[in-house]
Amino acid sequence: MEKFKPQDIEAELYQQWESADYFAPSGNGDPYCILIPPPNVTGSLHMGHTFQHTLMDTLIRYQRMQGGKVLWQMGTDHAGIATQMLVERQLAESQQTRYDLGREKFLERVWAWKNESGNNISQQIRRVGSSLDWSRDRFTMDPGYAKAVTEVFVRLHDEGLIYRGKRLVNWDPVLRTAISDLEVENTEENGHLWHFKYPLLDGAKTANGETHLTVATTRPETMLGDSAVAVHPDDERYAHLIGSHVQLPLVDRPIPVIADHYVDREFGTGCVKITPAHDFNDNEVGARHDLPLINIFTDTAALNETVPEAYRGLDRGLARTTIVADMDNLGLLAKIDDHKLMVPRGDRSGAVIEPYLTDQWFVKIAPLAEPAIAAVENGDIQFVPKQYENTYFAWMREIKDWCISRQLWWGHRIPAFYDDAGKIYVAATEAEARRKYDLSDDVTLRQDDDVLETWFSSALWPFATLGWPDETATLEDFLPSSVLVTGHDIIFFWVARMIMMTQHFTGKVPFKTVYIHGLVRDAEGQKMSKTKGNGLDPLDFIDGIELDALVTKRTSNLTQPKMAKRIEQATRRDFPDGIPAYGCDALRFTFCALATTGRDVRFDLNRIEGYRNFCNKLWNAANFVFMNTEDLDIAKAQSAAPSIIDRWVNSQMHRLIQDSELALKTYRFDLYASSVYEFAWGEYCDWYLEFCKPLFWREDTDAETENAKNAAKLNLLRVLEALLRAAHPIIPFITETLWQTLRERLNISGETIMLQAFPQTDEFTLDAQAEAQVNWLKAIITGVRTIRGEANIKPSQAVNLLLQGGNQEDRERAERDKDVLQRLANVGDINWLAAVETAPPNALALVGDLKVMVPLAGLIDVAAERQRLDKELEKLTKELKRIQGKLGNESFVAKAPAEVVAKEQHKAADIETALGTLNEQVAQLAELG
RNA sequence: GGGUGUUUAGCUCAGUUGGGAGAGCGACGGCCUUACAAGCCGUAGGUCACAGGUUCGACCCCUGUAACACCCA
Repeated sequence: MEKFKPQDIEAELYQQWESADYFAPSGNGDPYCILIPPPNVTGSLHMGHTFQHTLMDTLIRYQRMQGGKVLWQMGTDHAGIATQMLVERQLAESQQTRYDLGREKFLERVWAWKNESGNNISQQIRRVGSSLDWSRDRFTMDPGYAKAVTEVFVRLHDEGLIYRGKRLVNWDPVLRTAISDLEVENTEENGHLWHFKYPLLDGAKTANGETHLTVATTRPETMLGDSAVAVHPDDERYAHLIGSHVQLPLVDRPIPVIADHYVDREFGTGCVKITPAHDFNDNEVGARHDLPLINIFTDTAALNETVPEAYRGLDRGLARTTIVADMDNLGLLAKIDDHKLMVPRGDRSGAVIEPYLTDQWFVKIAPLAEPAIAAVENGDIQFVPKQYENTYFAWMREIKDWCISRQLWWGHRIPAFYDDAGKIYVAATEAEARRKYDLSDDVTLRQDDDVLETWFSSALWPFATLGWPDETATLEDFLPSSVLVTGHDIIFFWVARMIMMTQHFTGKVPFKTVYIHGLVRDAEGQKMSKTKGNGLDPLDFIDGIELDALVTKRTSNLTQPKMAKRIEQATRRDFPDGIPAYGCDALRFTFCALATTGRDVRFDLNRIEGYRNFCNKLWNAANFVFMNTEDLDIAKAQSAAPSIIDRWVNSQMHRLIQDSELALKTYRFDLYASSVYEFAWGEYCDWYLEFCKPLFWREDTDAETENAKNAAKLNLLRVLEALLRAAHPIIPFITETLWQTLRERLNISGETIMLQAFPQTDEFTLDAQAEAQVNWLKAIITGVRTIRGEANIKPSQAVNLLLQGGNQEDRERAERDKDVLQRLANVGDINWLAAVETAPPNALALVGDLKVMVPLAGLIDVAAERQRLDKELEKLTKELKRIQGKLGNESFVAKAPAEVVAKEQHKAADIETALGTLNEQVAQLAELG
């Protein structure tokens, strides 16, 4: 067999699986379905995707092997803003804008891009082994999907749950569209607090005799749109001024002084300028006091025609400096303080977001939220881990109406039509609108220019992908889906909205469980980002990458080119030899092992290296098994009785299956991975294969030996085969490759491990007796090895063994497994001493009350051995003291359960025996001087 | 300001009704033993953040404190 080289098996194997159609639902069992969080068509696979896909694929492969009717459907979303920006950037290279092309031509360009490059991520997903049903691949702009989106819009509108209104929204003045408040990132930035004097009218004066009010603002340019100054109603400093007016400088407009509890008396001067058209809080104050909304900006955030002529057309930045200077010239600038403030920026454009008054479409969300909250409260939907339910509730209970229109071209165009008078008609098509509203042909209709935000269409994912609004069999089978696997960053964006929409339109919940996984970070716990240059491409772990190529990759196309040097240094420090090709299985194993209940997943190179080594170990173990079973006659072997060692490993396998099932049921991928790791390496390789060797190499050819060999070989194959099935969901490639050889050797029917049954506990018997025996064997071997290690006896040098004490069973065991003992600890002769005999000077290990002794005979340094014993004595004495303290405590004996007390008593007795033996040993060594 | 989470070995993390503190990596020592040096054998290392409380008994339950992280305002 060849050396383990993952890249030789992975890509090819995936193609075979896909072309054999193994990914489509095929089982007859219960339906099991996972919704893929649809990757963005413009995206490329990052570590987070790979992590998430590993978990989903592990669940999917497990369920498929359990015989379920399993669907994991592929799909991508059209990513309105991202895609449009990408194509606009391409246009910009030839000095064009989308307006130059016009809507229709521009959309053609977008589709052309999509058809050419939009499946990049699909190809990458294949590389990580995801067993998605590609035959049902859906795209949110597909005609069928679009039909569902339109249908939902029209129905919600007709039910009165969608309305059009002029509201303050988050406006991105660079992209010139509204964006959701979830797409706004608030970051603390250094700014200033400007203090402006607004002169009081009609001779009014403040308590300390001043003729003006001083307001503090972080956004001086908005003062042109002020419509009041607010103070706290209980603020004695200003109480007498409530109802009077100030003159708004520069604009020369009188505005009232109002009282509102919103004002923080401690902040600034306790006087707040109110700009209802350009601040969310001010907007609410304005509504309470019936203040006018004065919009002073254009859609690019320049000053519009409502402001004094001198300022018109100024960009908001320039407007700020101009206004501050003018106020200063008028003597109305009181002071400027440094101030830290939260600045809202669009997560796509990075532009400072402007609260902006525009006509938009909204979903009236409260009626939809109510049942969605109930579904989680009553357990129809469960979050894992559970604490995320609080996050969900907190958001849902304060949910605001959802602005769903976007001023973009790429997306689902809003199915609303306007006549010349601006009256709105909502229907799927213009013709439909005319029918529905009974409009004559001479009424001209114009369709709304805007599109729906991408999350509006993603919210329909659970049913729109399955054929809705048609009533399909797939919809019947796979809704509700079984589990949604996603990151906590997307609970509001997507999870909550899917729940609301799916319930409203199908009466069902979209999924029964929401499993929230952690976010992948680098080894230092930092978020991976292109800007920081600490991002990692999962494919580089699979295929490997040279250092220089990695540096180039990380430093090209940076938004901040000045970071390049630092990124290069860090990269050369962290990956001095580039990244070796670890293979997909190793990467997947790593992600499973890292999927603990925590919120962060630190991706550490040492881990993937370790799991690559694990794959190699498995590969070599299989190699060993194959070499030793070439000549096996299966029929003959089946009639031979399994040995106690076979029974032991079968028992361990039983436990592995049990543990794996529990771990998968509770989404503990880490525990599942470590069970597999521990069994494969710690039991199967370290012990079972070693136990088998002396038998295989025995030269006598009597029937009994032959039988024993055959039985062992068959069991070796059977356990390996089951192990591969148990591990397949995590490491599909290596298990499939090795399984193909086993399939021939064991005459298994079936073409692929993918569609074999996941191992069942009843395939392997739990066997306490066999476990006890092998534990005893291991204890003796380990005892001798420890003596060897501590005494520095070379492994090549055999030692003789003396056994004393123990019972009849110990003698039988020792006799039966003599060759195992001899090989695994490199023991020469084994002799028993009678209880009354005095042993020669020796190094001692205790297994229960059995003394395992290695005669010193010039091998062992007496002083070193004595030191070892002293250490052991000290440990046991301390332990005994602790237990005796417990047992001496009357209330412990009285109140603790009897079995706990009995256990402690046993422990104490055992330690006392051991101490006695060890003390004798010390005495004996002392005589040697 | 409100909320959530984290704090266990040098590092990364497990610890599932409260009853003997674990793993991987790293460190140290010894091995080219006929599957595997991407390996084998052995060893060391922890006041479970801190302070109280409940309990016969606390890494685990309760209260408080601190540090860090994230979410919301």
